[in-house]
Amino acid sequence: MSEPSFAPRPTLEAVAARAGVSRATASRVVNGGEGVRAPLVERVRRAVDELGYVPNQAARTLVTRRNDAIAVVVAEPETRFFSDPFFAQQVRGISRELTAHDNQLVLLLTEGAADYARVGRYLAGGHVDGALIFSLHADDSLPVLARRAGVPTVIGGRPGWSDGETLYVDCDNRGGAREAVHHLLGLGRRRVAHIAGPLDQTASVDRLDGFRDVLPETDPQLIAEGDFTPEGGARAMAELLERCPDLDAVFAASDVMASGALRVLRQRGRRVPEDVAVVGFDDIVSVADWTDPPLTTIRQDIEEMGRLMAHLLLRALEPPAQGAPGVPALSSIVTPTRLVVRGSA
Amino acid sequence: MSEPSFAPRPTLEAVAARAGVSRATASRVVNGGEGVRAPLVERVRRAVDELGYVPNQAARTLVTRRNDAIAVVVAEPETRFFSDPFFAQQVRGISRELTAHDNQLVLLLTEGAADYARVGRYLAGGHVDGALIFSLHADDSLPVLARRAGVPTVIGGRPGWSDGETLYVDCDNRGGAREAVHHLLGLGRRRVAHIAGPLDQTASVDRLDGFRDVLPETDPQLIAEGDFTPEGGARAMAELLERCPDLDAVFAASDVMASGALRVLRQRGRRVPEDVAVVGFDDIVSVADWTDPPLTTIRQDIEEMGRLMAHLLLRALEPPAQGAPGVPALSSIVTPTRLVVRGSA
DNA sequence: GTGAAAGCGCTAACAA
DNA sequence: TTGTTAGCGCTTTCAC
Repeated sequence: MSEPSFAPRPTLEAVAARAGVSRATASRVVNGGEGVRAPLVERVRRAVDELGYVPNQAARTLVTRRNDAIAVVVAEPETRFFSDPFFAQQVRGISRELTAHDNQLVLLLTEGAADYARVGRYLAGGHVDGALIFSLHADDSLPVLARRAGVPTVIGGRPGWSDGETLYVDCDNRGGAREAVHHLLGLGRRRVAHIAGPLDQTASVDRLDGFRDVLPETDPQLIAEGDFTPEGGARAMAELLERCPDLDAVFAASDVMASGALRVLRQRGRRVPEDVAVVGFDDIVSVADWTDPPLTTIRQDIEEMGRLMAHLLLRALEPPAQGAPGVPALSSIVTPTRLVVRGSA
Repeated sequence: MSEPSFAPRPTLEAVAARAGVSRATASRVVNGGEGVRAPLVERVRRAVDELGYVPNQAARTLVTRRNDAIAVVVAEPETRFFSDPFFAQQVRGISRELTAHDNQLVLLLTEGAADYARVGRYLAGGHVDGALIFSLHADDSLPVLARRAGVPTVIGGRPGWSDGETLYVDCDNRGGAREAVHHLLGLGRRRVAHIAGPLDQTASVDRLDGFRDVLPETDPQLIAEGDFTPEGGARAMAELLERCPDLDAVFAASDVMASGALRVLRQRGRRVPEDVAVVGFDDIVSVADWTDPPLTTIRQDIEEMGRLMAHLLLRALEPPAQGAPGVPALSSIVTPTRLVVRGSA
């Protein structure tokens, strides 16, 4: 297991020889067997089995220019990537779609901007046919890298710029936020606070904008910035309580932050939802369903968004539609959200 | 960003032409510039910059047979992989070591045995120079796949078989478990229970063995099997309390399970450590330091183990030592553990 | 020190 | 339907 294997892997040549056919025919069989007579197919198949032949990908890629592999690049410190269920769900969606189309998912981790050069080389080196990029912060250079590498890309979440050309998949953050606030107001709450995500990410900005759409006159003291971690949510909640002890509702920009906020509210003796109603965002079941009380939240279908990202990318990789006029160009996707009412509001 | 790039990437040929040298010389410069006169090096470098040349990896791999990429394969459902901090830490260690040696980490996710064929093809296809495999369960076929693919492999955790040849990195599970139990006994506890991990994994078995080394006569009722999740730990704790209400200590085979156990103990009104002392395993700080009370545990240096795995694999990939007699053969590594005392025991 | 040339293993025209 | 052949882009002897 530990030794480099010394027996060189068999080549197509060897398979062809053993089956008594030309390399071209062997290749045809290996790639599906279209247009090869049955008995030959059979012989080649047997030779493949007997020799344990597996095509050399480097050689194949060199001529086909396809890898059947897609990179997923996460612009986030590993720690958060691994601890935030959001990513896990999105990756699962991506993984499903990619696997269904026989593409390999290659996860590229970055421990910070220092790794970008390496990622850039990897992308430019032609290891993958496309890239999926997550969780961009303002001015992140990853998409530029990908573009420079000539790698088609789809971004998770609306990017900070808009060139009408960049493909992305996002949920209706702004609309969802509005719904959250409307729900709280419908409950008769009048001092609604907001725990925002990091404002260098569009998702946070969009949710804040939705909040402001409904409550344009909100006291700035009722808004605190978190960082999409439980601790950040807790910290923001503590700040808010200090600044506005009379608040009676909180809309947190993520379930994870909401869970931190709930902890602080409990510590301070505020009852939820009686004293303070709380609404989250995401509907990450493993979080929202386990808090005490269970979290009312705005649901976005994260796994589906992952699947859509992969789907969009795969379509972008297809040869440009020809002969079929009126095939719509590919465009970004914004998925709907909906309110899920549990115990916290 | 979304369009496949139509401008073909420049080749070495182009670089050579622009620099007015042969392809061979250009290649030498790109690969370090040994034995090329300075002015030529300079000209080639400039050409590379101006053209934005990046070597085509497929072509390079085809001749060198190196990818400078290592696969990390996880034999665990995605959900656990993403939610258990253990993996995150191990991957970080691996990532550090690999990056330091200019190797790319390629994370291969498996959603179950159904994906093994795909992973096998990927490995056999020669995309990577080696593989790191994690979290094996009994009879897992992943190592067999890797071997068949001819890919050198290092395994995280002692494998279930022993051929004296398979390289692995593990901590001293058995010794650590003994230390945990000794600590509890030293505290005067007399009814020590054990929450084991899934017994199809050697880490769980080894920890249980360590427990039994110290308490060979333990009532089987004092042992319950969990699954390395908080819920599993909670369930096991509930069982144990039911079966042996008089227990006064628990050694849990992981911090994550211990956190679940603590929750149950609190719910049932048992004070920790007064009524029941609890020791975990792993010392995952984000868990052990945050429980109430903070968890006394057996520390293993997970990140270091990841680093060692990568290091071992990289060494196994080096050309077999020649001319240097007495170079020791590579061997598996077992790292030490140590007790970290916090509040729970 | 530098260049010419021979492949690495495979696919895809093109001929037969 | 099958085989022949020409590369894909790169590294690496081997002459010069």
